Order: sequence, then structure tokens, then C-alpha cells
Amino acid sequence: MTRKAESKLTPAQLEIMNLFWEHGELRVAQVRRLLSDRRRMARNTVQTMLTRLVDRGWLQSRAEGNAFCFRAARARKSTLRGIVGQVLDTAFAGSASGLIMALLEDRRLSSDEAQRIRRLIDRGQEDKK
Amino acid sequence: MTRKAESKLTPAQLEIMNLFWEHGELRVAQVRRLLSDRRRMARNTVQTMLTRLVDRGWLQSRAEGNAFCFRAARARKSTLRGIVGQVLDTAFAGSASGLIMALLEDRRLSSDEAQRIRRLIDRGQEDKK
DNA sequence: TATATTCGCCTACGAACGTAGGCAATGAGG
DNA sequence: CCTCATTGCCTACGTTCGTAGGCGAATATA
Repeated sequence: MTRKAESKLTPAQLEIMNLFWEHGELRVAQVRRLLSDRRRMARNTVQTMLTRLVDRGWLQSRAEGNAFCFRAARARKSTLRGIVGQVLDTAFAGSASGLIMALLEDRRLSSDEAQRIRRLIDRGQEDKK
Repeated sequence: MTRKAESKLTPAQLEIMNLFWEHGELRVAQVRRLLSDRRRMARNTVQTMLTRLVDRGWLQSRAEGNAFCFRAARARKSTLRGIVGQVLDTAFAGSASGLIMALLEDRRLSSDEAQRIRRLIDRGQEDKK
């Protein structure tokens, strides 16, 4: 069982990880271009962040020709689970309903989404994989 | 309208804020004592953190005799709402059901809690306010 | 071939965090 | 009056983050 170390991603790092989870393998320049839609930063800034993400096990890199290809080293699913779990414990003392209450307080759900959530709860109730 | 600045609390800071939301007004030594159950730190560490929380508008202070009393300057509710909203946007691209899915993936709900959540969803569905 | 672009790598820097030492004042106890 | 514990305040230090400059190698272009 590989220990996670759970080093916690900052918002900026998470934004980068999202790109990898969505696009798979990317090079520095590509990350920068994809990122530039909402956040402009120098090439070296992107490079530094990728290097640090590699250091902490969030990304893997692979040499291809003269450049490098990076890709996510951890699954999106388990990472998000970790993030939510952390918030749940530190901010809501483990109360899932407390968290969901806060969630519903400023976000109106579409009936579609409400339906989906209800199903999730029911499934989690009867059956535990 | 006092601007929130939404400076984001770190885990350690949140732990302290929780004490104030639970206990109301506290002095440095009291915070340290309450904190010592799970996290031992020097008096000056606590002092520094409180000072910084005051600087950033999370706490208010009031002189009482020779010492100071601190208390929360922002409501727990709106703070937690902000935290969840931030996670929702940065990690789940605004998808509430995505967040809840991650939540349910490693936390089994008690049927009690499931019931409560279902009620919250229904209420949010029909009626806003 | 000479020049410009792209990329990796090393280094830096200010801000924020968590941590804490040390000093001065004030109040309590002998 | 002298000593000790408590408190406020100022300062510091190592780390991480976000930001980036600059150098040198390789590649593309004129």
C-alpha cells in the first residue's frame, strides 16, 4: 500500500493538475498555453511548478527527444476524495451533512443534479461495495 | 459593505477559529490550553497566530485590564460557505454533485445523516430562502 | 553559417506560515 | 521591597509558494 504522504495541493497547483487529468500528457509550453486562458504566467513559472509537482509525486515526467512530457501520477478521483476529506475533517469536524448544508446554502442545485445526488445517497445507503 | 478579501484560512488557523466559534471570547492563554489537546505550541506561537488573524480581519480584539480578549470577527457559517465554495470551484469546476460524489466515496453515511441530507436537498429544491 | 526560438536547469526573491526567543511591564506573593 | 509568573510586543528563522531572470544547449530559420 503506497503511502500517499498527502502533501496537499495549493489552488494554483490544483489548476495545473486539472489540465493533466483532462488532457493526459503535456509539455511545459502546452501547459502554459492551456493555462493562459485564465492565468498568465512566465514559462519559467510553469516550469518551476511542474518540477515541484514532480518532486512531490503529483506528476511523472518522461524524456521525449530534447523535451519532457509530464503526466499525472495520481488519479483525479482519489485526489479529490482526499481534498474533500481534509475539508470535512478540518472545517466540519467530520460532519458530512454539515458540509453539504454549507454547499447548498449558496449554490442552487438544478433538479437534474438534485436527482443525481439523491441517487448517490440511496446507493451509498443500501450497499457498500 | 466591508470587503471580505477572502484571504483563506490555513488548517492551523482554521483550528484556532473553530475554538472561537465554539467558545466565544478567549485570551491567549486559554487558546493555548484549548489547543493543547491536539496540538502543543509555545505561547508566542499562539500569540503570533492570533495577531495575524486580527490583521487579516478574522478576529477582533478588546483590551480587558492588562490583557486582551479576542473573538471571531466573521460568522462561522459564511466562512464555511466560502471554504466549500472555493473547493467547489477550484477542484470540482462548480459541480456540486461531483463534490458530493467524492464525499460519499470514502465516508459511509449514517442513515440518520442520509435522511438529513435528503431533506436539505428537497428543501433547496422547492424553495429558496 | 549566422541568427532567433525553444527548452532544461539553476538561482533568486518577496510574502505567508508555523515556529519560537527575548525583553519590558504589570501584578501577586513572600 | 524583591522575586516570580503572566502578558504584550518585537524580532527572527526555516520552509513553501508564486513569481520569474538568466545561461547554455539544441533546433529551426534565414
